[in-house]
Amino acid sequence: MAERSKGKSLVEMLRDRLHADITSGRYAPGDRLPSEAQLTAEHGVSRTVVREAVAALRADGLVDPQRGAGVFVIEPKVDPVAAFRDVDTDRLSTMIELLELRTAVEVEAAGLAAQRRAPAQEEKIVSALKQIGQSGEVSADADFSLHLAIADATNNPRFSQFLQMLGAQVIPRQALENSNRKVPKEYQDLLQQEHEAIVSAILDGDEQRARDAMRQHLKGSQTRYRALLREAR
Amino acid sequence: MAERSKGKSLVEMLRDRLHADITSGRYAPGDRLPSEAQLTAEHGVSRTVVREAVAALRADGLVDPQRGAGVFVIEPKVDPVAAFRDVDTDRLSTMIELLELRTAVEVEAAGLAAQRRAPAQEEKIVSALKQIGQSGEVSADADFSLHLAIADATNNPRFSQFLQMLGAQVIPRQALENSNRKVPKEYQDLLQQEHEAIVSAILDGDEQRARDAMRQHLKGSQTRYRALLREAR
DNA sequence: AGTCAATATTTATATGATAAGTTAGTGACG
DNA sequence: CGTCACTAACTTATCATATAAATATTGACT
Repeated sequence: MAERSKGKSLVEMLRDRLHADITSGRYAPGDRLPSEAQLTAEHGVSRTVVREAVAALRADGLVDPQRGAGVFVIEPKVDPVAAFRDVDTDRLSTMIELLELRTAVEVEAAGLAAQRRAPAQEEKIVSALKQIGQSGEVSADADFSLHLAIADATNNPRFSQFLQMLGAQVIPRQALENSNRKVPKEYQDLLQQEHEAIVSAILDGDEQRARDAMRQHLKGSQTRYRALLREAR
Repeated sequence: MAERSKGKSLVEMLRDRLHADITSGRYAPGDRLPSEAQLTAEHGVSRTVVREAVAALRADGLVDPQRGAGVFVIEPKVDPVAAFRDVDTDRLSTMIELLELRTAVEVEAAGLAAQRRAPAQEEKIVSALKQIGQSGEVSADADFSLHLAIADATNNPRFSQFLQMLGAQVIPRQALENSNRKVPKEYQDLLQQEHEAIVSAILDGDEQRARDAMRQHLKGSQTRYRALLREAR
């Protein structure tokens, strides 16, 4: 077997290789994987390593070992949900795509929140807005809390679920971004003005203004990301 | 170890036990699992079995073995993505919630499609529209294909991904609904008119009209679901 | 008390052996 | 020639033992 690269164990390396071989189609669904003996010979590792790698693939639901017969590649069941689990957040283009999808949902959320908000939800929105202002710097956490509070005020739990789903992917990167580069003061003020415009429209119950304000806010974020994209080139 | 129950292998049994011990809190996050030697003694299995069970847990992201130190239970990370995997599509209220979320995304998709569509994508949209008309009855499949073609025309793959994610949940129910109850002819015509309005706006590149048409179309679906909700009460 | 080296513990990997299940071929028998 | 039973080869499952490598612990020494 090729030399052990970085910290990866032999099991991990073999697992990754087989995983790649399966997803790449070298081993198609229904196919039988080479036997343990063949795999040990082919990759130059012990059966222990082969067996643990296969055990991992099995846990992932990619293969189905059958005693006496062999290890068979499972028919991959389509799971579009999983597509959102492993997005490559290191690619700015991905981030922009997700931000665009977020825009769709959040613009609608702002509109619905303006129509349906309950007093307690108004309070949470206002409190989240204040929190952002207080901390001096616009922290990604506080920002996300405001967006989440607005999604909550739609009284449709799917909106906040969706936001949390994407947020789990997006936030880490944002946090990193914000810690690495100093955000100019004027940006912070602009962001806060945008936030206030959104909240004010929602509190007024002005659906259209809430949508517009949210759209403008997220379009601004998109612009900033695109600037990063140019810069990184 | 207790007798092998049904078809389960020893590895599976141990894996399930440890999984239960972790989720039940017997082994809390940060804790170290008993060593391989202890586990072999405690469960009466060989090291092979112990190691493969741990390998499976590791693949599941539940534990993190550290050479020389031990196997540690991982801090469970929340996974909001999973929330969309198991939605109760039997509840009409859930369906309406999802439809509302879908509205957010699809309205935006229609708008973006009007702006960005490529000729090949136009063709696919038109072909999908024709397909619906041909089949006499409005099949859920053909309907979904049209919506997917529009999402594709945004040139942002996340939109179609999202739709497929929800569609996998929503479609089965719709198909059932449509097969069980005869949809009146006038409904079918109305639906097709709505479809044509959306497509025509997209082909014209009229962003605003595309958004409005899509919103009206989905609002109609919502209304129909709400009628079902009242009826079922 | 603090440092450092010897020692013990633990996971990672390799190797050999046995059990048990599956598959394919082989040959006897009709 | 066709069919069926049996066997041989192959494959995964499990056990056992050994060595390497990384970490934790202990104890001596300053």
